[in-house]
Amino acid sequence: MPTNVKAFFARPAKLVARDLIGAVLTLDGVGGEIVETEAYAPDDPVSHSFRGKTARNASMFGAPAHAYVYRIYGLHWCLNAVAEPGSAVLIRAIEPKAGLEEMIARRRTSELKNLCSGPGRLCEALGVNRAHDGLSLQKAPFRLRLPPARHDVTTSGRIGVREAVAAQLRYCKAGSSYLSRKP
DNA sequence: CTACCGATCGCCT
DNA sequence: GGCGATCGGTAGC
Repeated sequence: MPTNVKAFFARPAKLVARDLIGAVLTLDGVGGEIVETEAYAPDDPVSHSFRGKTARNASMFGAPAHAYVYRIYGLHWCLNAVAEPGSAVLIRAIEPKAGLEEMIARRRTSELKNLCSGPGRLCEALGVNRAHDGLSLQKAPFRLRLPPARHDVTTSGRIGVREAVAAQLRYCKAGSSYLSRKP
């Protein structure tokens, strides 16, 4: 597992998705440990990058280790980490560690297990929106600490995609109680 | 141009 | 288990 951040992200999405489990991500000091991810590659029909570069998905074709943020269902935001060109890792769940009061206020719930247990929820808790699309995850207001070693991970089919359900492209921290759904 | 529906969530029954 | 909210990409006329 590369220790250099740029080398870490400039790899296929599935490798980055697996190795991001256990990383600590914060936005303005609010965040925690990544416990659930999904991989999206350019040759994947359900990936936003499948049909080439557009205004919306431009960040997906930009530099690795940057954010790709988009709106889903007209009301929620989703945060991705860009991997090799045209590839991204959807951050699906975080175990809250820092800035709990701020998260609770934004999410209007004090249930720790549900603060960041889903891509839309964690964006609301951390305050992620369109303004963060294209920003480096290594620079303020973001901060990212890669895991010191690879964690025990369980895989499953991705959530909310009808095609390619057999592909095991969802990665969860084994035994975590902060996931969006049990694997 | 219009129609459809998605990498979702929260509240309803 | 079902449904509405509400934006924007894509396909099809």
